[in-house]
Amino acid sequence: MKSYHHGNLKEELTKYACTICERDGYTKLSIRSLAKESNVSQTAPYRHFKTKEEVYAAVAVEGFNKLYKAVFVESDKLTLNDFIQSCKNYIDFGLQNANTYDLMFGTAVGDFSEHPELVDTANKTFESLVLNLSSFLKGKDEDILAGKSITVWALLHGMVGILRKQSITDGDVYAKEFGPMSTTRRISSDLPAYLERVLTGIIES
Amino acid sequence: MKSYHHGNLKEELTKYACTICERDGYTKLSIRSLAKESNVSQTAPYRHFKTKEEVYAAVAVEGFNKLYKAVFVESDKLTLNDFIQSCKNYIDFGLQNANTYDLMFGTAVGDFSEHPELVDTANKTFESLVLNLSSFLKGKDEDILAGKSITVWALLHGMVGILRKQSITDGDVYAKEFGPMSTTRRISSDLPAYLERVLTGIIES
DNA sequence: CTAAAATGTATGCAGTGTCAACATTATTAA
DNA sequence: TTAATAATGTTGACACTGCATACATTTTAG
Repeated sequence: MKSYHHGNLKEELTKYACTICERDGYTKLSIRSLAKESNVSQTAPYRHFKTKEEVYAAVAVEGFNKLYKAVFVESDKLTLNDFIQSCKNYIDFGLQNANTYDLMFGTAVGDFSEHPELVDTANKTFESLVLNLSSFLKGKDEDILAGKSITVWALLHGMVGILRKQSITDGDVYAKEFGPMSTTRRISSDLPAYLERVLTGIIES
Repeated sequence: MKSYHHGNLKEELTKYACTICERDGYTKLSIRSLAKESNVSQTAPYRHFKTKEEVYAAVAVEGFNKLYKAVFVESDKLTLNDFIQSCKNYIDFGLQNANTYDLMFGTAVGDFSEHPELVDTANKTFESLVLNLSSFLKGKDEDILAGKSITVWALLHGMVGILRKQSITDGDVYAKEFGPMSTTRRISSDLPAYLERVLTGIIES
């Protein structure tokens, strides 16, 4: 005896959308399969999402929330190790949720500003990173803090992209020059050490 | 009087695919529209591309070639300014070809290793960056050079992603703390200066 | 010159996003 | 309480998609 109204459809659709986007990549997601999974008619999702892009935006919001939790550090006086751990968590998130990360930062959602909740959660994540960094740079100029925040984030964001496409940095020529074990593999085998080197370089420069 | 065989179909399809992928994003590309544009039957493209992903791979190859040209510097003894210019060219490419860049580094092409030509062109691009950097680090250890190459690339790659999503770093809270003109906007208004600061920091650390 | 390989077409299937018209239920105002 | 309205669901349709199969034509190689 199922009722006409689902009662919880939007959350259920979002949840399943997250699963599919991560497992198969967002291009494989179909609104119809979403509907089928919730035992609901093919157009029912349109009562909750105007377009498919809005579904993507919802998935991206979940992603940013998860990333925020991974990056956030409670303490006011966090240690360097805390900070490095936070950065490592960022990269781990990107690697372990590769398809979702792609959805969050790629062109799937064309314009964030059309999805206010997405802007908010994304901002929150970045601000968390800024706050972490500012713990180490108390005396410094705000401009410097701001610039370094960008630099750190760019570095983390870039590392995610590169570590995911190791084949690019594992080329034959490169291997011949630097030996069989690629740099990226060495880096990812001891990410904290690499991060400590690079991040302290940025902080102290 | 059109002949049965097109004679040049693969290149024409690739060319148009590049145009569409960049203009509308790769999700908007359809093999049928590709065929229509070349005045050829709907399934003709399948004689040249086994799947749609192979079309994406072909577009990505063109993208990496273009990026390579933008990054490559001839001289053996390049100046710091040359290097900075090369890095700026990288970022500019990413910003001016945002959709193509997303195709190249996102999950559109799942596994590069299934597309050997793609691996080659991508490698070539990265190696060009390594060679540029090695000009400044002649005496240094190869491990250090390798690590710093990754760091530089990660930074550039990350900057592309971040500058494209300025809304993330332009949040209200952030603006309140650092003033109305966002850091990303200040950075992009004088990218060479920013790059000089950060890159010399990495080189000399 | 002929057989095979390359390249093209026609047709069809199962799936897609999204719209319009209609049905049912929940909510709110009188 | 009841009647109007908003929210949420269904049906059906349209134009489009990737791609498989079977067949046609042309080029190329032996």
